[in-house]
Amino acid sequence: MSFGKGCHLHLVDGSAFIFRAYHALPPLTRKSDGLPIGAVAGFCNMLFKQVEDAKGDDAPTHVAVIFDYSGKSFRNDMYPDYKANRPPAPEDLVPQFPLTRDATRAFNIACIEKEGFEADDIIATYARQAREAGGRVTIISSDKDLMQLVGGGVEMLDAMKNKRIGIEGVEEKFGVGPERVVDVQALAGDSVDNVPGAPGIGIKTAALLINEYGDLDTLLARAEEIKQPKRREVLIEKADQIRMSRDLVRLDDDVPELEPLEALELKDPDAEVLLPFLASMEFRSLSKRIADTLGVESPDIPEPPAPAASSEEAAAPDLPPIDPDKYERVDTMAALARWTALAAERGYVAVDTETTSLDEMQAELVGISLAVLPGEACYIPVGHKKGGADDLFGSDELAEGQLGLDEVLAALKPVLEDAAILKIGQNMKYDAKIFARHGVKVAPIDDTMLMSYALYSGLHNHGMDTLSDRYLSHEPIPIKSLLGTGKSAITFDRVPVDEAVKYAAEDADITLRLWQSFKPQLHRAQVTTVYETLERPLVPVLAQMEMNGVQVDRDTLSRMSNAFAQKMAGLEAEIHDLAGQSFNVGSPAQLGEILFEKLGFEGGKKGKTGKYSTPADVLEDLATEHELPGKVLDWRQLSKLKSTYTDALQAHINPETGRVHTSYVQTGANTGRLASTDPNLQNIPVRTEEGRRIREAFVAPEGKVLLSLDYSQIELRILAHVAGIESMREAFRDGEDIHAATASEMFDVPLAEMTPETRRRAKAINFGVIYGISGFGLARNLRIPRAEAQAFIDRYFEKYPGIKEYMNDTVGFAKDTGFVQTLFGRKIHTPEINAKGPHAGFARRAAINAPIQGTAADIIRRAMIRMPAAIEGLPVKMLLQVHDELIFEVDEGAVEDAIAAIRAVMEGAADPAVKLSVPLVVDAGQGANWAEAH
DNA sequence: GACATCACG
DNA sequence: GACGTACGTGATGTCC
Repeated sequence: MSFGKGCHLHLVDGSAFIFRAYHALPPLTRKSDGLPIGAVAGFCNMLFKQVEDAKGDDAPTHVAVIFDYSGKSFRNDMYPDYKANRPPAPEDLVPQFPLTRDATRAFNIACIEKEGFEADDIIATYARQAREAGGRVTIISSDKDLMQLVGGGVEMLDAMKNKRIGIEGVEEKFGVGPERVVDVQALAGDSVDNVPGAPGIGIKTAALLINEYGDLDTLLARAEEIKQPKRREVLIEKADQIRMSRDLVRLDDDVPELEPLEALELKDPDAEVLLPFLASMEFRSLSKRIADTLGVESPDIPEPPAPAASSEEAAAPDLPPIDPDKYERVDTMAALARWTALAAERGYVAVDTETTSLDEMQAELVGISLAVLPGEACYIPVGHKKGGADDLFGSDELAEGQLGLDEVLAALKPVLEDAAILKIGQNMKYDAKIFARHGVKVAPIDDTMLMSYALYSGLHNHGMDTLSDRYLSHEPIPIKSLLGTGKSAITFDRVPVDEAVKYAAEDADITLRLWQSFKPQLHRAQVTTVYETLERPLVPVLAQMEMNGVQVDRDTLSRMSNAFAQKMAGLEAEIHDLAGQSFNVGSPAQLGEILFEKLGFEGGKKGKTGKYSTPADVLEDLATEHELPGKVLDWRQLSKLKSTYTDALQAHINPETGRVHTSYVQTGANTGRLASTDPNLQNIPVRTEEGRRIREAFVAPEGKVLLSLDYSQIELRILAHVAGIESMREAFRDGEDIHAATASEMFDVPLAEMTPETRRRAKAINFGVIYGISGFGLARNLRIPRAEAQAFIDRYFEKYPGIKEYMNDTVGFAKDTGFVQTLFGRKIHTPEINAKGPHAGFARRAAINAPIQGTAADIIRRAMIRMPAAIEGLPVKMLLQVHDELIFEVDEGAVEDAIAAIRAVMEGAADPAVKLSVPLVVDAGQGANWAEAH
């Protein structure tokens, strides 16, 4: 078939696929010989997905995968340094390059590369040819260099975000249309590809200039007219360099001797070619999936004799496909007995609950699913109501064909509580709390979400959808397809039982499969100890804390709300008066207009949406010149306190318990910290007097007291330990004021003569170091000139050379291995650490911070895990954790005993796994409310 | 749903 | 020499 009108050509940027696949997957190797094949596996998956996704109305008629030819291109003849900044490809990726070509051909897709040309040039050439022939083109890539090709039937598709990029998308990115993209790129340059461009000019400025003068040649010809002296000089002096840059970025759309378009026609893969290739790679599950799709028998891939393997793809046994139609609906006690017997026989069972709410404290149990083997799963409905989504009011009557909740729980309880049967769940804390409310204590447990967290923190989130997609290549039935969204959403008890069976049992099936995949991984990744000592045992502790809840006094909050509302109304009137007009004070956009246009203040910066930005520090500066900004700041503070705290907290008081029950997300922070949600009780105000009063509403019941115990300077102590800073360790051992001690050492001031200002600066630097300090950041924080801030930092590193060394070592380790570690072995992955551009700075600082923040998080986790045993027998309940602080409720008479017991656990929490060279010190407070206790 | 803002350690 | 810059979170309101 010749290429012409009505044809649709897909051009896949092969190199982008390879790199994405490489970074997305753990380093898999071929089981039989250890050949690295992770990128090939990911590449095949993506290619297959691409082919499958493209079926339908908009299907391509022609497809090609375009690769870069290794080696130099014609651009290096123009400019020898072109792409000279590129690091070499990772060692274990190099042997995979030719395999991805083989894979492409095995899929029966045209595989194109050409010596002396980059993939982009070939893509440009084909795009032009296809356009001229009257066809359409989709370029599967997000590379901005390709944006110059968009238009006239050519579009890009960002496969990652599944977003199409047309002319508008290009304008959004470059501020000009596709035909002027090269002009903008020529001016802005590109640090990744080492295109020089015009120094000092970025994309924004470049677009501005091009839009004003029409095109680059006109701009350069009329450069004399430009008002800004710097820009004018650069454009005149660097004109040749800019023209050369344009030649570098302009794609060559006339690559000679390419395969003709006709040769790219899409053909079905030949099973006789493709399957043997996949078999040779030992991709078992992918072979199976593809064989199923092609409707042929999947090849038998023999297991190699050696058991050593690190490829889950290869290691996965031949699993039955996930098929929701095969799950069993359990509606007789005999059937239920059969399932409990199966669980007992195997010694493990995956469990999942379906309920009416995400709030475990209020959710009603609707059904329970179990899985004992991959593909063998059931659902036990107990609380489904009659009448489906169409029934406006539904019915409170139970649907037919369900066992009673009580009899089901009675039958399951012996299994769920049996120490010899492992209960496997995805986010088991949720299900355990549901069961706990029905008097069932689920134990022992394993949790696939936590396994994923121990294995892959920093790489991706740990929700079931993500895990299923990544590790089982399967997209579970979306809950939205059952419940709908928004206002019309129904609760799970309104879902027809037959649909619920498929969804719920599939979740248990997936959980079981994930568990089988993760279990051996833990050991290989050497995170078994992390999982067993820092993750798994924390689940019951957090569940208990959440169920305990904290008493919050509604009247106190309500009174404060009213007072805030009154003050806000007064401020609002004053603000409108000062502005000379009425506007929404809560709208930064409207406020920006008033400040920077109507009132004419200087220094208004616009954000990415083109609106003025009005954060607190900007308003603080303006407050010296005008009354309005200060009033807005006051209004904002009150607005925050009212909406986020005094109002929202009241809504979170549980009607049954009269207390507020937060949820901790154990996998919420990459570093090992917890996150608190619904409501977040880890950000209750404390820094301002007015805010702190909110804490007065967190109270102890009659006859009890709130205790707060917090680690003093735990992160700095950890820094002193890991970086081996002897003088700082000594200061901690001697119980000195650490910031004053730092100041004394840095500025050669005796402790006795320390001024608050000097101490404040040292404190800012101490914190800055933990965050991966920069001169700019410190300067902004201390509001001092950048040079001065940099001088402080230099001085600090001079005094504490161990810190510089620690930073370099940590970043080096991250670059080599892709992760950093806490003292307790927790891994935090840093996939961006070898990236180029602004990402790199963030990744670098995060890598420096993660072991410190993470070690502190590990220590308090250890304390929390040991706490129940330590306070056993005392009238004490652990209620809350705020990163370095634990809050307890205790009988008045037992305060001293409780503090002693808790402090001992917290101060000794690192032992015996890690011997710290600095003491851990815990401060304690008590009172009738949290404000007093803190 | 993205963005800006601000609460905490 | 410029770039863009402290680390980790969650909740709220506005605006499209």
